[in-house]
Amino acid sequence: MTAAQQGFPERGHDHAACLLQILSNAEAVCQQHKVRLTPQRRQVLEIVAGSHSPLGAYDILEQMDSSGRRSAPITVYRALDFLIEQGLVHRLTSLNAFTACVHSDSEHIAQFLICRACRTVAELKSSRVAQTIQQDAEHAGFAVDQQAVEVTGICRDCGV
Amino acid sequence: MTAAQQGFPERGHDHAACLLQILSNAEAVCQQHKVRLTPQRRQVLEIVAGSHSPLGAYDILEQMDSSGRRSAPITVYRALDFLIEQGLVHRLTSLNAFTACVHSDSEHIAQFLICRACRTVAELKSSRVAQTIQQDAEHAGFAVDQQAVEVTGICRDCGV
DNA sequence: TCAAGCTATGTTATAAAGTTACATTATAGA
DNA sequence: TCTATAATGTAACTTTATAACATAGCTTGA
Repeated sequence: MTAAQQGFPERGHDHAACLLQILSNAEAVCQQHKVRLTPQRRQVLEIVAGSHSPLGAYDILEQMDSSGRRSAPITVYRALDFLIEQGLVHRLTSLNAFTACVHSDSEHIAQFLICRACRTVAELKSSRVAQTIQQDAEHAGFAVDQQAVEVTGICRDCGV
Repeated sequence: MTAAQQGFPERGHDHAACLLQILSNAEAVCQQHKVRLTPQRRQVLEIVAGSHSPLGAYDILEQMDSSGRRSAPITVYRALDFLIEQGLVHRLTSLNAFTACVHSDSEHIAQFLICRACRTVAELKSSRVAQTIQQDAEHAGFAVDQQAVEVTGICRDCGV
């Protein structure tokens, strides 16, 4: 487990390498899933992955505009839907924002730690949490198909 | 623990009694917190508690309109902010909707089971889940101050 | 009791987030 | 190369939420 893969990024970690890893993983995942990582989808992923704090759809749109021609919101949402479908991007419902997945296995259950000071988000990927939720829900007669766990607080770097 | 307090409501449970309980509890909580449960706030709580599926702010607004004079969205949001502050209403971020809290202790951590068939929501209130999240977050150097756990799936009644 | 300060509500406008519907273009397979 | 499907373009619009400022209502202490 490297810093790029779990928990909060280290101060001054190699962001460019981290981005490259995400992109090459995305290529692999799409090939495996037999779906197309088009230039537009790739660009959206690049933009999202380029930020450790989650971006809103309109933030992404703005960055697309500044790097070329004008797009419509739907363009971004379509690309995001695709990327989420492939497990390459996660949606943070509590923020109406999106963050790139930093894990290479596209089929996992993750939890998010959102620092309200620096706005950085870490993916927790605790199977203990996932299992506990699964069990307790089952016990209530509920068949789980999606878990959204978003935890707000203060990360190590911001907590003095 | 009664059916009204945890898990999915039983088919044909006494909704009126359930509503009364929520309202009288709200009175008590507000008195204890030395805050005012004004008619408007009470009305919003009544509307939210009157539905077992979560309501959007504009759904609430519509019901307020139909029962009197025209209100503005901000009115509903203000009342909701108050009720959430007092722990009487929860916000479901994944649905942009609101649901009345069915527990009498206004200071608990809850999880939500959202049935995608019948749209009913149950509050899980599993301290195991809350603790596991707390521990794993702590282990990542993260100081938790809010947990949002929203689980989507199929409830017992809908799952054949 | 009444005035000052706070709390709650009213009013209007606007921002932010997301979707619908339909047209056009690109790509992959037969 | 033709055709079916997938992806993107374009425009309008809906839904969700907030900002800014005005008014009204409580409450508390001189």
